[in-house]
Amino acid sequence: MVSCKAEDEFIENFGLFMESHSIFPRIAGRIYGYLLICSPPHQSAKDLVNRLRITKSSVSSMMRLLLQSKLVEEINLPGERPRYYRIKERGWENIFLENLQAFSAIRALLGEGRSLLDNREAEMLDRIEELDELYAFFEKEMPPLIERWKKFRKKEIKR
Amino acid sequence: MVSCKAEDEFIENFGLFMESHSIFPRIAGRIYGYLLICSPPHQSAKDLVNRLRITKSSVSSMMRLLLQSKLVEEINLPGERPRYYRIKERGWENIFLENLQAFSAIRALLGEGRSLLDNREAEMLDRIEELDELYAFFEKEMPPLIERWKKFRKKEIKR
DNA sequence: CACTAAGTTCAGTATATACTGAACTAACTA
DNA sequence: TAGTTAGTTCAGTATATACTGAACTTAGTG
Repeated sequence: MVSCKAEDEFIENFGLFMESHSIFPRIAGRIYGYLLICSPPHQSAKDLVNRLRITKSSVSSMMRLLLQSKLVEEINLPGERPRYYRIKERGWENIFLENLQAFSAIRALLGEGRSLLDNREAEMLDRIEELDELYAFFEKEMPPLIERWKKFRKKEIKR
Repeated sequence: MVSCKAEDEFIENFGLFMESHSIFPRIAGRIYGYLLICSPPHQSAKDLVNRLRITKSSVSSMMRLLLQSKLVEEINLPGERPRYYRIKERGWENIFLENLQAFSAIRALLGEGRSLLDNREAEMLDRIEELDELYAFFEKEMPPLIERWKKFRKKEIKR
């Protein structure tokens, strides 16, 4: 339950970052930030309550978010009753991958819009096709990018 | 001011998509969706009020958002008083590019966190370095990706 | 100038969400 | 079994934001 100013600042900034990018509520961001730097890397709900000065109901609901999005995982320590929480490996990586689905979703939508403009002069189509091409490009480029990432990651692990 | 069911549906779905991905409020999304498929491609505030059944104050405030984010632009037609609005070229492309700044922001933050863990065993650093590497990878890969996009776009224009 | 249309601002309403505190349930321990 | 700890749920509060309607400002037109 030791706290220090630099840590507090990091935790707070992390929470603010997550909130301002509307990724997660502030408290969820603070929990995640703390789990990135705490020792040991696993902490109980009670630890979080004490360290972050938040209520246990906040921990409960925010932790549900973090667990659902698979950024944090639960562990049990033998002989200890409380659950512990820690950063889950590859959390963000997996979220990135899942988000690629949004590309196909918006392209499907744009296809609907495109069909409303059938039999129009080409100029009428430009605005919607420009957007569709952007997403088509990403759909094409993302899989190889991911492959490069996987190689990159393996190299880093060996290091 | 002609409206049809398929159009309405597209407009509504576009608004819902924008809202659910918390990109823009629903009405801003509906305006943008309509501007993607309307003819002519430019519409006045009054047109939008009539077509989309929203108030002119909504148009005013949501249009401010769309103009600020440079997804929509104003034009004036000679001899006509009202301003017209239309989809701005490269709008999303530019937003993507600007968002790359977030990568450096979070890496700076992670650097702060990393320094809090100095003089710890390597295992303690894994969780934060894994995340930093993900962003480092994107920072490295994004510029060439953008270059490929620029080439791709030019090819499409020639087509 | 008076009149009309274009456009903004602002107060008010509705709605969603973050967070808390307290009550509750579930599970272990003496 | 009683007592303690872990954890969830839920009602209530605070806050932010979307959207509206009405009042206002600005600019053109007879």
